[in-house]
Formats: sequence, C-alpha cells, structure tokens
Amino acid sequence: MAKGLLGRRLVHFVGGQRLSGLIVETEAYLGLKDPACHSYHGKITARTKTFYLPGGHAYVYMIYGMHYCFNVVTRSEKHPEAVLIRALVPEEGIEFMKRNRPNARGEKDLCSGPGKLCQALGIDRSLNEADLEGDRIFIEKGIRVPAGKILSTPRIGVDYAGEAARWPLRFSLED
DNA sequence: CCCGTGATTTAT
DNA sequence: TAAATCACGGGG
Repeated sequence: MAKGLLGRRLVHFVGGQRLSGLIVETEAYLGLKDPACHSYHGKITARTKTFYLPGGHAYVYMIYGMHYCFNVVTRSEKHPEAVLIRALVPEEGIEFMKRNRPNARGEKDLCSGPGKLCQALGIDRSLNEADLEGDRIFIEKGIRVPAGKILSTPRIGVDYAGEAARWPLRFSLED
C-alpha cells in the first residue's frame, strides 16, 4: 500500500476549493509486530483507536504539540496498519497553500514533509477518522509509477524503535 | 546542530 | 496529578 500510494493524488476540499498534490513519499507502519507503530502490541488509546478502523479511513494526529500527520489506515481491526503520507508535489490550490504556509521558502517547501503538507492542505484533527471514500478528502488515480522509480530507505524519526528503525519502509519516487 | 511546543501518554 | 514523550519544522 505504501508503494501503491506513490504517484496518486491526495485531494482536500476546503470552502469549495480543491487543494491537491501528487504523493511522492510514504512510510509503512506494520501494526502489531512493528515497534515503531502506534498500534504496536495492540495498544489502544484515545489517539490510536483510529488505527483499528477498516482500511480507507484517515488517521490524523498531532505531534510535538504543533504539527499534524496524515495517515491512510490500510487494513482492519485485527490488523491495525497505516501509511504515513510524508510529501506531495503540489498541484491544485498552490496560492491557497502559500497563504496557509506564509513562511515557506518556495513551492518546493510547501508539502515537503508530513507536518508541512497538513498545514498546506489545511488538514487537522477534524479529519481524524474521515472516510476517504467521502467527498471532503480522498485519493485519486494520479500518475503511473514504474517500479524501478521507487526508492526504499529507513523510516524517519523512529529511533526509539530499535532495530525496526532500520527497516526499509520509507518509499519515495526517484527525482 | 539545537530547541520550541503542547497534546497525548505514562508514571506516581 | 505530575512527569515524560514525541511518524516535526525552523533556524543556525
């Protein structure tokens, strides 16, 4: 799923305005057996209960008291797995995104990080548990991605997870 | 490299 | 109720 989401278009409607970008970086979080995952060992808290929804829902949480992260829940109650969306190439609503991120240095800085893309697209906790087959936020077909263009590297910011921090579960589109 | 930041989780 | 933690970003 993390590889398959590369090249697809994430769309968020706000005030009748389409904000979108192509997904170019993701990370897989493998549920019960993944020490880096919020649902490791089946942990359930007020925050992580979203993980246990059926695939196709949004898991949005706040980190460091200031940033949101947007994830796609990918499986089922028995298999609480998700994909973190880490970067987009902005497509529609770029002027709107610039207003959402007044400090951005340029277009490339708009969605080049999990917190940045949430700020640019106006994604916040109100979208937690959102149905991705609804009409507020959803994912479109996007562009074709040749398998040879996908890079696999270790996930970012999960050093607390020991050996799992080195698992090559971060995927990005070359170039 | 360092550090702000405060919601969320965990320890007491 | 208090303390620790943290899927990050921004500025040096």
